[in-house]
Amino acid sequence: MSSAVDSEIVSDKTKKLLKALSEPLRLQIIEALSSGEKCVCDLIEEMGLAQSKISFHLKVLKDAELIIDRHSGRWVYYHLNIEALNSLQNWIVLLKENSQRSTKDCC
Amino acid sequence: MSSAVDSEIVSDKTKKLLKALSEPLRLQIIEALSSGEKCVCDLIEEMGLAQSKISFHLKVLKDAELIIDRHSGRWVYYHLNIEALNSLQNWIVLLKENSQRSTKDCC
DNA sequence: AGCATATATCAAGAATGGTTGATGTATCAA
DNA sequence: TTGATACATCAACCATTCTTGATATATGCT
Repeated sequence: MSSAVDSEIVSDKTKKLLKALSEPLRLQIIEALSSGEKCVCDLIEEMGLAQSKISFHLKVLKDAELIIDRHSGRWVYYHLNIEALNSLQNWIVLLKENSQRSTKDCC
Repeated sequence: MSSAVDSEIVSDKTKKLLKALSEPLRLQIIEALSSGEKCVCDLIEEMGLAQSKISFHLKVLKDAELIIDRHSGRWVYYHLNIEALNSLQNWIVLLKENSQRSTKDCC
C-alpha cells in the first residue's frame, strides 16, 4: 500500500522522520521548539549559528513534517508537529509488540 | 551531566540511536529482527543483499546498542535490544510533554 | 592438517549530506 | 520609493557515509 515492492512495516514517512532526526543540530532545533513556537531569528540567536545553516535544517525538518511553519509579517514561526512524534512513537510501540510476541514462551 | 557544554535534553546515546535508524536498510534489518532473533545468514537470504553490506549495517546498529549479538558456533545471532527502543520512546514522550506544557493555556 | 562455511574487516571509489558566503524575495517603516 | 530586516535558496566546496570486491578470522567437519 505504501510502495511498489512492499513487505515492509516502516512507511516512507517514518523513514523520512528518522532521517531528519539523524542530525545533532536538527535535534537541537527540535528541542528548542519543544519549549514552544519560535521564529527563525530566535533560533539563530539561541543557537549561535549562521542563518543559512538554520534555514537549511529547518527545511529538512519541515519536509519530514516534523515541524510546521506559520508566517506572520516578516517573521516565520516554527513549532513541533505532535502528529509526527505520535507516528514515530507508534512505530516504536509496534516494533516492541512484535518483538514481545516473538519472544514470549508458548503456553 | 552528559557533555561539557550541556543545555541539551538529547543524550549522546539517543543521538547515536537516531543516526543508526536513519538508513532504510538498517530499518529493514530492525524490522526483520522484530519478528525474532536471526543469524546473519538468515538476514542475507531474507534481504538478498551482499554479506559485507549486511555486516556493515549490523555493526552500526550494534554500536548504537540497538541490537545485541550472541555467538553460537560458527553463527552469530542478532536480536533487538528493547532497552534501546524504550529509551527512544522515553525521549519522544519527554518532547511531547514539554511541548504540551508550553502550549496549554494558563488558568 | 586441510577444507568449507559464517562472519568481520578493509581499502578505494561512489554517493549523499552539510557548510559557507553570496544573492534573491518578501515585508515593513520612513 | 528607499532602505532595513527576516528568511530562503543557490553553488561550490568539504565531510561523512555507503558500496563493492577482496581478504582475514574463527569455527567445525573430515
